[in-house]
Amino acid sequence: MSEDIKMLTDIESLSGSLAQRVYQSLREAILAMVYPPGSVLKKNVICEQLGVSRSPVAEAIARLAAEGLVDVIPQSATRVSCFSMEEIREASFLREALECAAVETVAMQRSDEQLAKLTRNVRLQEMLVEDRDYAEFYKADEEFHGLIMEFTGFPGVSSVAATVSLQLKRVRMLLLPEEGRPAETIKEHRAILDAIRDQDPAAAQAAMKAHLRMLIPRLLPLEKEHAEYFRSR
Amino acid sequence: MSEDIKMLTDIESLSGSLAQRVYQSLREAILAMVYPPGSVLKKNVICEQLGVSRSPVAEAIARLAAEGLVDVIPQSATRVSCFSMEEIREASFLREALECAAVETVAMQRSDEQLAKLTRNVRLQEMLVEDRDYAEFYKADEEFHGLIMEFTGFPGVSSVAATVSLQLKRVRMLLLPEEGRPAETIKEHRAILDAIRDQDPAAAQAAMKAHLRMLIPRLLPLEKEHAEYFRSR
DNA sequence: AGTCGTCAACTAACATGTTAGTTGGCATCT
DNA sequence: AGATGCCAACTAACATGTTAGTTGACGACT
Repeated sequence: MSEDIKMLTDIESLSGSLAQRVYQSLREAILAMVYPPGSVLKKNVICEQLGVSRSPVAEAIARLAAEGLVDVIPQSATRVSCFSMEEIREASFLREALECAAVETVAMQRSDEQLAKLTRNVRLQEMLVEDRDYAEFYKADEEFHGLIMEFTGFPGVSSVAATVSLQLKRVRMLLLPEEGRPAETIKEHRAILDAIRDQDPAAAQAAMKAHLRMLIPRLLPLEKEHAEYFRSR
Repeated sequence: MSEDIKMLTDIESLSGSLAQRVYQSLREAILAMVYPPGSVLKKNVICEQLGVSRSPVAEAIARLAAEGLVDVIPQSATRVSCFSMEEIREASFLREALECAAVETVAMQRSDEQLAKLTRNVRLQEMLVEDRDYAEFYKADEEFHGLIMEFTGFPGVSSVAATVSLQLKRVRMLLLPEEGRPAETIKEHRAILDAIRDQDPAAAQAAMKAHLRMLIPRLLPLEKEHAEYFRSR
């Protein structure tokens, strides 16, 4: 008997309302491919696995559906949404729009302290790659982008970008860190950083655009390598 | 006795799940200032007004909260969110980022048919202003922006923009159409259209940016004129 | 054998009952 | 009179019971 134990992070370790915790737990599981694209989510199973009733999971699933992570088939089932190259392109477009606007703004109005934080972050990235600690590098990478958006002064930019980039974040899990790519990534980050240092908005935007556009080409092969995760049409 | 009859659009006239219809009804009421900012939403009242139980309204309110239209105070109350100039600036930033990216893309890759549709729309705007039909003009204005985003080929751009612009849409209701402004608006739309016709992405983006930045200055006086709708801090 | 209609089992969606946390008012104490 | 603690009423949040729509499998009919 394959007991098929899908591991959900225990909601005890999270804060906020029950529904909020269930949402975080499910979201994490989906992003980590614990529930692969196409797999069905059963409310009852989740209820007893987390030890809660159907109300909070219903709310959590509603939020996930609103964000496009799951597809709810009315009166029938709810399954983790499959990838589609179109959605990925769209998410990429949205992300580019937001992050380019952010970096343009930051390049214009940055403070010295903000520049220092970004510089420190890039140095950290370099150290982590030297140490081959790719997991931590990934986190530092995300933090770099997060810092830039935070420095616009608009806290919502970061969260909106995170929401529209969810699909990207998920599909990115399929990419193993190719040897050499982190070094390239850091170079691109440095180019962005330099433009921010020089307070050159146009250069910053161009550097960010070039950086973000590196992703799609690396994603393209996945459609055939992992066809099972992609929507058939 | 002030019976305080808040009119909600009847959910019978809408389609989709019950929760979806309740959401649309509430959303419309909030945007139309039927529920002014700061007013409290009572689940029981809404339930009996719409003739539904608490489940669908709970889901609807959860969505409204996620979009920032209402603030839920845990275990206590849920009230329509007040305006804050910071949030308005943020929404404006996000909208600018998305619409500028969209118009840039469309200027690069437009089809002749798309150009024709946009041209027709601007002509319609001109006719409507001549006829002083400002309500229809408002709709045509929104359609103009919607068309541009639609023409990117990414259907989600329009809906994401609509979501992040919700606060803008609501606060805009306080603006009476000043005499002369529609004519200016059309000039700006024409400038955008011309750049799209000429397939000049940079000009298109610049024209869009100039156009969108007309809004904030007109909104600034509202913070004192309608202080009751704004968050005190 | 293949197709179509029927039906039982399962699911999301909805309704309703229950719990627990917050709030405002009143009485009490200083 | 003013501050403080207590209590009742109200609310969102959670749990659970009920409904209705979908699906897939089985059997009857061609």
